[in-house]
Amino acid sequence: MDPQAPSPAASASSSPPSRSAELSSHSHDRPSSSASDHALPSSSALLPSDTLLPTPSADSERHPKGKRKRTAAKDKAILEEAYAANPKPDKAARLAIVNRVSLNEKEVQIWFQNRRQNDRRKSRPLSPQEIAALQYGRMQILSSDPLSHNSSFSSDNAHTSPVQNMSRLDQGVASPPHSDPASSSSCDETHTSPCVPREARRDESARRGQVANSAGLGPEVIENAPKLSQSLSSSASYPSGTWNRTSSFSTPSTLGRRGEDSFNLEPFVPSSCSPSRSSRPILPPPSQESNSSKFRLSLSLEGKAEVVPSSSPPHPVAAPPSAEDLQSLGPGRRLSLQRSHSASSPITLPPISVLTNSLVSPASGPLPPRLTRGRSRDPHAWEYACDSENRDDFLTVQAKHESSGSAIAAISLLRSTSSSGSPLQPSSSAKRNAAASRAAPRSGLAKKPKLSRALSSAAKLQSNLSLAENKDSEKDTELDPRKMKAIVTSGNDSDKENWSPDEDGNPHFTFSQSHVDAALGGRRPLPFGTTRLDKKNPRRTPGRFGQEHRGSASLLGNRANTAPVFSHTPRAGKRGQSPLEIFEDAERTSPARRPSVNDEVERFMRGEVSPSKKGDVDAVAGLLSLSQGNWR
DNA sequence: ACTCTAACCTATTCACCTG
DNA sequence: CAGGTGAATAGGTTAGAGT
Repeated sequence: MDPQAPSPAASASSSPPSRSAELSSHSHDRPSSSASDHALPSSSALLPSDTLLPTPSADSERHPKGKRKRTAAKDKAILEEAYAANPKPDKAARLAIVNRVSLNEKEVQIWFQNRRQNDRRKSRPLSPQEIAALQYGRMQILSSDPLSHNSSFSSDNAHTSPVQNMSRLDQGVASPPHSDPASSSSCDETHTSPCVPREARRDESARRGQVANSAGLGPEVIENAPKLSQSLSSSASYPSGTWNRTSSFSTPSTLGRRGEDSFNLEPFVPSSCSPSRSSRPILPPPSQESNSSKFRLSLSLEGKAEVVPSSSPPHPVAAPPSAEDLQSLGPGRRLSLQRSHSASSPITLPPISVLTNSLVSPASGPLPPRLTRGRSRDPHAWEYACDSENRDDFLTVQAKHESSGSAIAAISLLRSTSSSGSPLQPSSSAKRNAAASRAAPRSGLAKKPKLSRALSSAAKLQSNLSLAENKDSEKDTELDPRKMKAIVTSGNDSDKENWSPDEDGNPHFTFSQSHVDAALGGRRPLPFGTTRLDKKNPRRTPGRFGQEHRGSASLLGNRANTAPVFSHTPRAGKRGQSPLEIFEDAERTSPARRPSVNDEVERFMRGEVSPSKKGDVDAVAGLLSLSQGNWR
């Protein structure tokens, strides 16, 4: 923001001539100071008590070449503060910060970089395997939980799967995905600007834990939760979020972690900023729950978990009779869909209200412009599409399996499977992000595949593609999966991060994207390599962004349709028929809503998943192979 | 049209810390 | 000691400025 007293002089100290080179050497200056810093109580006030690391860091600050110094607590506090104020300080701001800290500019820059990355990471989707693991379990549960998930939730645990505990856990903890920026979006803010004070958040998390306890969740459950979440990474909530916001649970690691985790917690509150959180879901004693169905968890639009009498009919819609519920529910579903919103742009999402408004209307009105821009940005989706073989069957089967499960379930499944099964995307990298970047076959390459300019210059592609797309959006999708990825991927976190409604003033993009994402399970598109079509720097983005998303409404609009495309295109008809049925939520029978609410989802499902689509998929695969050949 | 530069991003590595 | 976290690096991309 206001570069705090951008003192040019300050720069002197920090502005290292050759920073990069300096960096390593620079560490030299710090150690002593930083060490001393620890001792400095002065800033301690600023420091979250927990942030103050036991001095060891001072020791650790050996600079000798390899050794890394830990940022002094004091500095850290300052940095955090600055980060909260402005996650992306410009040079002036950076210099100002440098002044206050014993770090040089480069280091500060790196710190911010890492910090942002960290935030993003936390809000990042689970790895496919993780998702799969969760979702399988969850799906079963979902099928049994009418309310909370829109899918029937029969508490009768006939099929109690081990995983159920998890889901239950989630519910119990019922913290909206911490990472869910969308929610935060409602706060208007970048996640950095907490709607709730960090402390509060922490308390919140603590509370949550208590809630869980009070809820009667077995201690084991609670304990497990952390493990689970941890293993899943902080983003663990993601998938769950996909299904229902309630399901997300804060990662204990986050909670427990010292320092900056506060951010994780923020997003929790979609409603955020509203005290609603206090009303966090308190689960009925396990006995009841298990028994069934006296109470169910319902997720409001706000992401607020509510306990609702389960007596309500299986249809989720019916269940929440209250106006609020209805409202929340409608969107709620979408919320699950929209979750991606949040996920998508931690920093700059339009107020949720904006999103919801457009969403809510569907029942009464025409479909919101939702997909206008949005072709599915989830690379997985496309990858999946490219992988014609197994998926169809698997998915189909699964979907059928999930008859009650809903499209969402199928989608999530899709997502989980796609990544794991897709040839394009080697399953698993244990690392959160790895999958994406490595998706491209590295076999031959030592380093990550250079999708390179061809891809990366998405802009170019876009322009080109867009032209083509205009003619035939579908084909566009088939042009080149990789390209598509690039394009699709545009929805990357970074992108969103940069998209502040303020800047482009165009919430739509986010919206559509998130929609798609949501459709995909609310997951943020995995970062695919670096090919970020939209990956723009916030600073730069605005203009271009505007072009792409706003100005080029025609282009993007078309493109946007590409993802869902299928539904719109003639094919839609053919695809649309059966598959839809399969994926439909049983609950969501309300005709009024159906067309609009999960429309995208359905479309998506048709396009991506529908078995009928094999032909297309194959074509895509072929193109893909060709393109790969060309590009390598 | 090209080249440079600055800024960012993602992915990754590696040292340090903690349980 | 394994795993998590943070600092730092490498490789890329993009936009703007300068030539």
